[in-house]
Amino acid sequence: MKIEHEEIRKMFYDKCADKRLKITPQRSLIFDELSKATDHPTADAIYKRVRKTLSNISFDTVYRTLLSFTEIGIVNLVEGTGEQKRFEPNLHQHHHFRCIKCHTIYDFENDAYNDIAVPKAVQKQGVIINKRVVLEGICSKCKGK
Amino acid sequence: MKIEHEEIRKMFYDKCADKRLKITPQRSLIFDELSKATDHPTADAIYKRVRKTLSNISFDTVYRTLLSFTEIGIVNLVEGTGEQKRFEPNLHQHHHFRCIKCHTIYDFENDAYNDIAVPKAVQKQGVIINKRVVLEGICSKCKGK
DNA sequence: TTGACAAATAGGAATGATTACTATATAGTA
DNA sequence: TACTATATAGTAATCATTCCTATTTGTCAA
Ligand SMILES: [Mn+2]
Ligand SMILES: [Mn+2]
Ligand SMILES: [Zn+2]
Ligand SMILES: [Zn+2]
Repeated sequence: MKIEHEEIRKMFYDKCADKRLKITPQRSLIFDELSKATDHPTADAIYKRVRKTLSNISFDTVYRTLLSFTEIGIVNLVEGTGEQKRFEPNLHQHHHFRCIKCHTIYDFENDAYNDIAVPKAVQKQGVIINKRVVLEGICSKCKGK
Repeated sequence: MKIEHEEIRKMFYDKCADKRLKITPQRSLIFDELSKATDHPTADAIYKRVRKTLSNISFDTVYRTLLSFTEIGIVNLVEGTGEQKRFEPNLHQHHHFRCIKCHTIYDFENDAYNDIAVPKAVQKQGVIINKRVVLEGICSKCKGK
């Protein structure tokens, strides 16, 4: 996975150059820390990790940097996180199309999706209560700016 | 869908009786408002709606009631909402198993899931950028209390 | 290599969502 | 009807996120 890592680091430099983002020690460190992470960290988790190296880095810098990385596509946001709690009165099995611009969630039904099998590896990791396909994208309303 | 609605209202009374939740005008109204909703409302959205009927209901009551409805299974929470932003450095297509107790998100890969087709109806609603299967449940760690 | 300057940073304050607190009111029931 | 555990309104506290500002720094053109 060394090549992979160099690739993504190159992407980091390229994207930063593209978007006129300066390569600072803070950004570089946050990028490295993210690359190591496998736990879908929160901003606060990353903050705690990078402080071991740069003890006076500010939380705001970490947070802002993570958001700018999200904007230039070096990382993604996990679906739904960072939004207010949203309540789901529709108890039938169904699926979601989420607009990443306006955060509208559209329900849809699909038998094929209902029937997907839970992989054995996942069955071992816990008990599944709910299966859902989440499609993310940009809805028609937001498409027209 | 009238029968359906009576069914779910009966479930509301039954579950409330089960769990010793009193049927108050506030809960009843919030239940009715939820039943009508198709937009995955936030607590604040429900608060605005119910105030038209009960003008001095408090936000806290609405919020608390929605959470208690979630606990007794009358409504669900939309996946991920209400959590801190979580960053996803893994840019390969993959899927998630989320523990609803500890909120750990486990990645897994699955070719069959990668290959699911986007329904035509959804294609019309917008541009899909990301397809992901989200399995929710309780992980092994949380299973043992 | 140097100087100018737009961009980025640290530190802290403001905002907004969520949760906690408490005195009063009320649903359920004997 | 009267009792009592619950629920409520109103408000305060907490926590994540975003904003502000004085200062520092990376980049680039000379
Ligand atoms: Mn839904
Ligand atoms: Mn993931
Ligand atoms: Zn949209
Ligand atoms: Zn768990």
